Amino acid sequence: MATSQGTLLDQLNEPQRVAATHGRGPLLILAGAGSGKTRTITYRIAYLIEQGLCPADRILAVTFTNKAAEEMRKRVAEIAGAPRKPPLICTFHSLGVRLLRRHAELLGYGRDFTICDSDDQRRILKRVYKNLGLIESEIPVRRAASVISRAKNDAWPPEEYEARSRDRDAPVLAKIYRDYQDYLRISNATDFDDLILLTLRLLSEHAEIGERYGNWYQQILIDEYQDTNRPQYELIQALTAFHQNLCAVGDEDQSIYGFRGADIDNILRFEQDFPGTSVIRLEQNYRSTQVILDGAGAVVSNNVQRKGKTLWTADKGGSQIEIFTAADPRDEAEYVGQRIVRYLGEGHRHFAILYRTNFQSREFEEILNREQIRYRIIGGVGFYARKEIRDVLAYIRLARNTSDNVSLLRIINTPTRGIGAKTVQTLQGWSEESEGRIWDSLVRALGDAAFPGRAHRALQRFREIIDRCRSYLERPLPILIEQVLEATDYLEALRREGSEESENRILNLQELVNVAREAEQADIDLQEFLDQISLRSDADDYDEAAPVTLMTLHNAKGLEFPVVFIVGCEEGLFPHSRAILEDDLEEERRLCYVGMTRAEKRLHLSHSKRRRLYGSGPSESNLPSQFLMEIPPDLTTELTSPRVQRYSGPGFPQPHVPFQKPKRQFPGKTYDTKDSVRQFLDSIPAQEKSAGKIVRGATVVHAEFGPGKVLHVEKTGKDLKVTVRFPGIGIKKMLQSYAKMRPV
DNA sequence: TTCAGAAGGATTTTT
DNA sequence: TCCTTCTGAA
Repeated sequence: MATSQGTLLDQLNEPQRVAATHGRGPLLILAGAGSGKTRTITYRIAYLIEQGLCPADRILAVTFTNKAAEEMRKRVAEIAGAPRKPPLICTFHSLGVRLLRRHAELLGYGRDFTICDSDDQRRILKRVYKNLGLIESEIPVRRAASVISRAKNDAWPPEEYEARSRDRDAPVLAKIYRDYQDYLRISNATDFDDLILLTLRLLSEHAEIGERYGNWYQQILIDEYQDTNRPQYELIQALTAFHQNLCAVGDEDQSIYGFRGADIDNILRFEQDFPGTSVIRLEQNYRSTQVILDGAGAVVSNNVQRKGKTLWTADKGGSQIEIFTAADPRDEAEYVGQRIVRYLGEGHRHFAILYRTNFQSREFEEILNREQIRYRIIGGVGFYARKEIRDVLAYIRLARNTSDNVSLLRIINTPTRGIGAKTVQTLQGWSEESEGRIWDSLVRALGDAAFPGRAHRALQRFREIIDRCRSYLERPLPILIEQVLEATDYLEALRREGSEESENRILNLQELVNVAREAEQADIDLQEFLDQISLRSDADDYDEAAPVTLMTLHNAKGLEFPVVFIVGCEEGLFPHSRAILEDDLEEERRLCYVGMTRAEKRLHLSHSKRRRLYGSGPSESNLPSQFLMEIPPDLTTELTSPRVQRYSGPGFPQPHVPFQKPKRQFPGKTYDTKDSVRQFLDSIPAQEKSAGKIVRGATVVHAEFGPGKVLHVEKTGKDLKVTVRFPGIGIKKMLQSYAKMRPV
């Protein structure tokens, strides 16, 4: 074999090698950022296979994201060759799906169960609220969702919730939780948390299954152990009970998923849980310069809750950390844009722009577009979250699993086919007789001719569509999707609409067919395809092709970039106001540490003096993040935007564009259709216009526009009111121009 | 039943 | 500001 043991291990330093070649028994690898922890366990897997210490398919490795799993699979195959029966490398959730697809009946679920994401969850909760006669203002759906998730992560079943919770609204929440869970059960569906909990139940309640898998997996490796939560921890316990060969890798300073129930104690108590554990520390960093490490270390050392360690690197010195004070987010984006342009000139090729919340990406996108720099954005509204994609997938899900009420309600009248709210409600009422399965009640109602002619025909049509979809299920993936689009009239409805938006949707659907084609070529069947989509995070789409990557700090975990910009370092944003309120600064600080240690060579931190949070009102004046103060000044270079001066004085900011009011005439023209009004708006140069509502039935006689943006067009009485905003002028000074109109 | 227009709520972070 | 949901008219 080309990769002899010698060359394989030459890639590692001493402690890494000790870890990779560790034989039997529990092993805890405490590693710092950039110390090659993933690399170490990758080599360990290859080593176990090569040395014949464990059959490849009896190795289980759990990673944090699907992307990481994919990468690790590839690396292992490169080093150890691709064994006929490869090791199982996946996330906790996909491990759960894998086991549940085989044994779901034991838990009272069908094997075709649907996986609900947070959007489905929201829909279910809204239904539950309606049935219970609750209104959202009392308990926001978001809150209910997080309460339920928390309860599940604490392993509290619905019936115990009320007794255990100390929440003021516990009685109501308990009902919501119960009905929500019933609804999932009826729909033969699970949420993300269930995937872990049900697997756990499967292994513990069915001893023979637990034994089978516990026996099978001789070596288990877990990456990012600090981010495991309680149920995941128990799952590990169940699987390792027999062989006790668990290798966990983690860094307590990188625990950033507390909000999801990640329990830092899991790593702190490892040695107690697994007597005889060997502990190996990896403290040498191979990624960043000493300056970056010292800066990040100084920040995180303000945390009380840590064992403490000092990272070191052979790469001494390094450039100073640059801290930039911007006047506003636009200014901040300009700074980042200019720096990137300069770095590109110097030959740098990879950059990351990291922020705390997804909405911050906008300004940076604009600048990058202007500079014609390609970028990739991770998170936000992902491809698979789009309405049209979800709709089509819902058809397929329903065809596979007719119990799936969530999918059914989603598409029963999409595209509109004359099945209104009333009809749906009636159907739901009748579904009690079929354990809540709406599809069954629909079929029954058709048999009994229970609806009047029109509704009956509409329902009949819907039923035929689903039946037709079902007959396509066995066909190749791309063909299946095309035929579903055909059978459901989905594309046709979009084409009829003929708007720019619907054009886009059509393109997205074509893209879905392409994705399906690729999946088919990779020999992925329908079930796997759907599962992969359900479990996919947008971070999994990460691709190294574009020079600039924009993402949240959370998404950046495990990645590295030569140049990193952390933007929006302001009190209230990062650390987030919510974290300040809930006194959870330590996790935010770890997040800062994670972000800073992504940088190999250069690190830039920036903050804006002003930032407007959700639109209205004058922008807030922001203090720089406390984390910035925690970096020793001798490691930093501080820069201030020249624009800060102008804004820092008292009083309202002065407009930097001199005010003028050129006039433009639109005499006597009739705008009586949506399209003609749209045309009218289109005749205004694009840069002057950011938004416009379209009014029908108007004759615009006259309008005035300045060099500002058209914000709003509305009909008041017989007037068409056009609101224009000029740059640099506050909302109060917003100008309004009028166009008179008369009825057509 | 459907659509347009109006009102109201929302922003952490993810599998 | 933007997006979702609600409401009333056709």
